[in-house]
Amino acid sequence: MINRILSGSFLREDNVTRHLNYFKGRANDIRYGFTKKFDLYSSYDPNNNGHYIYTDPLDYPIRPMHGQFMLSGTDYHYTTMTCPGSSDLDDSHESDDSSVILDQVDMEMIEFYERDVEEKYSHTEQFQQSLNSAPYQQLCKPQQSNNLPAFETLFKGNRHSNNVNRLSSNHVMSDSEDDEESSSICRKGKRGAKNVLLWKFLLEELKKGKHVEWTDISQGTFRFVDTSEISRLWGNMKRKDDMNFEKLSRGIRHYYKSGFMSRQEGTRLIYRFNWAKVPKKYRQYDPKRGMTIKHQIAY
DNA sequence: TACCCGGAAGCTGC
DNA sequence: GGCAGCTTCCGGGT
Repeated sequence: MINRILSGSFLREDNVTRHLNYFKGRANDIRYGFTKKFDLYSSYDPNNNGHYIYTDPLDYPIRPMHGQFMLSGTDYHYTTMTCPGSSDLDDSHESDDSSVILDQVDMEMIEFYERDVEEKYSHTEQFQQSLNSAPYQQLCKPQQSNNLPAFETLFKGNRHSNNVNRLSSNHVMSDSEDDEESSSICRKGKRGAKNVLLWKFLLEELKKGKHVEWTDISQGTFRFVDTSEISRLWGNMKRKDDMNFEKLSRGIRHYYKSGFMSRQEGTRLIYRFNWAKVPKKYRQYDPKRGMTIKHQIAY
């Protein structure tokens, strides 16, 4: 299933307006014959029969590539069109890398996936070679003729910046714009911990529901399914090899004082987010409306 | 054994 | 140097 979660538009150098979508989902990769999870950016030319040109940030550091997304009935299919650096590279690949702007940029998610890729592949020869490859360097090169930020800038230079030009009036709220109910622990957030915060990590993992899962999302209660695995992942994010659940849970207990989180009495491994204190943009449940917030916008 | 608790000190980056 | 947000250690408890 593929969901568009962000969208925007931009004007290319040749004055063609492109619409941009940020997709997240799964797709069958015909190159390898398996279904892969992905996050990708696609530019969409509405006059081009629903064809999508995309760059996959997950693959980007390893295999800079472009592909084609096609709409067929209610399903999306994608095939690789060209892969810069590969032997079958031709001149037809179309790069929008130099002019990608989103009205909403989920840098945190991109950073998370980038880190994931780096952890998995950074030690490999292939990864190092791809970073030094001419095609990759070419892709990373800012294009002087374009006033818009380069793809590379978007992904590596502006991670924590709010200075990305936005072409839409819709924008992601900064922490300072969050509602006044949000606790100071959230509003202050950018010191000391590279903005890699435990509660954000937990909310991301709760979306996946693998090692930690909601027991009652309306109450904000969740349960640790696999304490050692969630601790290992948290340790990876913080680059702490000896992270364990004892330390992770101590981090959670620090949230007790502010009321941001608590533990469900009489239970083990069940904790609770206080939704009223979670910044709006991170909420997965709206306590005022009494409804679960869908982060994906069905296309 | 695994989880839970909170004080205290240390570390890190802004 | 001050501060936030942890991390690490600890002694104790369930």
